[in-house]
Amino acid sequence: MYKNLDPLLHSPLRLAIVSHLMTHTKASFKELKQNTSASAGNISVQLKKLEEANYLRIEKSFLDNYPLTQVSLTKKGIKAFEAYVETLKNILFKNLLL
Amino acid sequence: MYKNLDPLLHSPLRLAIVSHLMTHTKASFKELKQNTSASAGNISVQLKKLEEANYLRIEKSFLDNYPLTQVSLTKKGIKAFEAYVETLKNILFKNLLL
DNA sequence: TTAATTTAGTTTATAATATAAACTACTTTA
DNA sequence: TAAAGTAGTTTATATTATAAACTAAATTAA
Repeated sequence: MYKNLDPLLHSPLRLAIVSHLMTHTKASFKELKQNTSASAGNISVQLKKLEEANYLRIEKSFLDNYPLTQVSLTKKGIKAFEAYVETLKNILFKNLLL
Repeated sequence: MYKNLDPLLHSPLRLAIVSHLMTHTKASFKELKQNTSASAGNISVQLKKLEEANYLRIEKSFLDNYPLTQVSLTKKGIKAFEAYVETLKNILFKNLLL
């Protein structure tokens, strides 16, 4: 059902971020910026939302004097992503054989 | 790229409607209401948006004295759906083998 | 026969959202 | 020491998704 599409994941940028994290266990802010081509502001906001929902954790440190923000999915985030994909497939391909 | 996700299709209800129409060439308002479990108001609004974009056509008639609204995808709508699914797969499964 | 209910929608109001622009803070280079 | 670059955060805005309220006609029940 379309209402089961987790709104936290059903946002283009958040979906791109979480998808990336599914295969890149720990990614830096910079890496996400390069991978998604989104603006830093947008990424910052979306990371915060995902963190508030406990879909990911954010670790802040320094590398070569510069701030380094690293991000990784929590178990909750991984489960949410998997459920999202299942729901999506049900909507898209309910009857359609792909 | 996440920005390629056609916003007209990247709405839960509109996606459900268009997906349904991919396999049910011509569907009535009632059928869409039953299939999606969405409110009539919401469906009405989303159909109008999809029609304005020429993703579908709306035919109004009467059946057994009651208004009958029938809906079907245009070629443009079909192409848009197919492109949407491709973009989505790129985002979700870029590296992931499903 | 008229009042209540049902069918089939449309219009309107609102709260949430996605996004970019503007900003902060610090570092490096010229 | 001024300008430019790095790595972000905060704020403002325009869009949107949705449900609630409404319209209009048909059917059923009293």
